[in-house]
Amino acid sequence: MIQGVATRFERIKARPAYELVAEEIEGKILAGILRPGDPIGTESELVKQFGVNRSTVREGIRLLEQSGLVARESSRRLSVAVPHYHGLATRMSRALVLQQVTFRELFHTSRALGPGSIDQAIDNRTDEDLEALDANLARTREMRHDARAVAELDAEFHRLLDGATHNRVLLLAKEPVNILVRPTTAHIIANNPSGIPRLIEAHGHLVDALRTRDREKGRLWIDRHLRDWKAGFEISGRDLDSAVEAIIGDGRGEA
Amino acid sequence: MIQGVATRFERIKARPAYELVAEEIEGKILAGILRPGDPIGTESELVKQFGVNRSTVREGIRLLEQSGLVARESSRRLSVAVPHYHGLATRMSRALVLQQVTFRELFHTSRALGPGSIDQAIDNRTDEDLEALDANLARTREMRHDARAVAELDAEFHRLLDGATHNRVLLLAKEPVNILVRPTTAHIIANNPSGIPRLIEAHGHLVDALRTRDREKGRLWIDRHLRDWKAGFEISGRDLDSAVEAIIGDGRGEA
DNA sequence: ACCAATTTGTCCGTATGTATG
DNA sequence: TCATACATACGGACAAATTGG
Repeated sequence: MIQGVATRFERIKARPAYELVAEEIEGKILAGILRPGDPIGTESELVKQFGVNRSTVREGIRLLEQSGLVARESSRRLSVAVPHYHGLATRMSRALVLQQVTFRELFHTSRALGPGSIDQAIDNRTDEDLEALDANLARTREMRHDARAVAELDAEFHRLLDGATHNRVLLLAKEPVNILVRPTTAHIIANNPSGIPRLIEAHGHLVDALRTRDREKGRLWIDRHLRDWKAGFEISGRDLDSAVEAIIGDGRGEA
Repeated sequence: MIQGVATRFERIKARPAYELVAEEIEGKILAGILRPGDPIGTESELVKQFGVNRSTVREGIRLLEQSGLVARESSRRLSVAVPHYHGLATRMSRALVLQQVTFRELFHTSRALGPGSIDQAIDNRTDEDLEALDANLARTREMRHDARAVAELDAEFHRLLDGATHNRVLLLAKEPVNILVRPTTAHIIANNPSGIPRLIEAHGHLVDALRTRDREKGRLWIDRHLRDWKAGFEISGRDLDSAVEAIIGDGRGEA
């Protein structure tokens, strides 16, 4: 292919106007000119400012809406929002499911994240965190014969444990993983309720480790807990290298 | 508040039609009825199927477009896509920046993720991974007097290191963190080039740990490397509890 | 390489239900 | 209570780009 010197041009960008609209507003938000809580102008205002049609503005707003940068407040009025974990994490989890990641990958990631996050929970936990964990533990003991309830309480337990790190970055990194872990765990518990006592024992020791700020103990029990999780998966007869298929909400729900 | 028995109704949900359109298509994708690569029907087709106006269909499609479930192929034609890491991770990082997470949170998260991911890299690395790392290392040594180049090569080094885990879940969990780490590191290196020899030394030992599959050594040097990173940040005179403010691309770029 | 049909991007005008003052 | 403003949704239209012969 013979190309003259003249081909050194920037690729011309005929981007749709609705993308440009979204990008413009996004830029203002990321630059801090528009701050969380600030109202986005009305559609008519934006129409005037950008000099494009109403429909075009609306399409642009849809993009921002989905990215979480703007959200409906009380009414239908749109304002700048701080994208919330859950929606983003849900989308990431979906991406993983669509990529057919394996249980093995999920397990090793949980394993990699375990010690570090229990350390931080031990360092940063508050008395309120302990209370919540104690309450969860008590409730789990009560419901130990109800596999469904135990699964839900286990999910809550680990949410509380992660929350005790008081580290938003860590929380966000773990959340997509947790979303995949949850349904798998529920399946394991339902399939093999005989593991519930061990689960409760592990939870108890973990809370204890947080209470006494005992890192050794924390790491020990999180490791056992994860091993049990893997063992439970294997007992349920599934292949470690089978794709994780989770039932995941759409992250759009209000709650 | 006296409430009659008749108040036990579900809250009625008048969701906009464009959301319903998006949800419907999303459901088909998640259920596997529409598979990656499949073209979304043309707008006119969707208009007929859903019985709504074309503008409404288009707004719905914008939501899917931003969520990454559909993407433009070569042309403007939209087809089902597997949401790509980078775009999602970028959005997550943005969320963290908007939440004004601190360097301290970022550091402790990196610290929590470090040992586990180096372990996995050691277990799963291939000879190709080693080659790429060697090449990166050689190049870094060459460019050791150019702080900018070193910063970029350092970013690439850690990308390669993470890639060597061959664990997509771990990769996705780390990516939002890495996006925040990168500009911070660049700043540190630019501010204090005297740390470059230590950085190169650490990289060398890490590659060595991967080559010999030496976990002890890997953990040791990733720990040192992270400590140096934190020390560099402190030397640059910034507060550990100051918010991370990163220059982040919009994740919409092509390439 | 050309043409015809299709499809997307954009625009205009209008109607309707609802929230705010 | 009423009036106004606004978001949602609809219909039709046209130019430019893409597709497929």
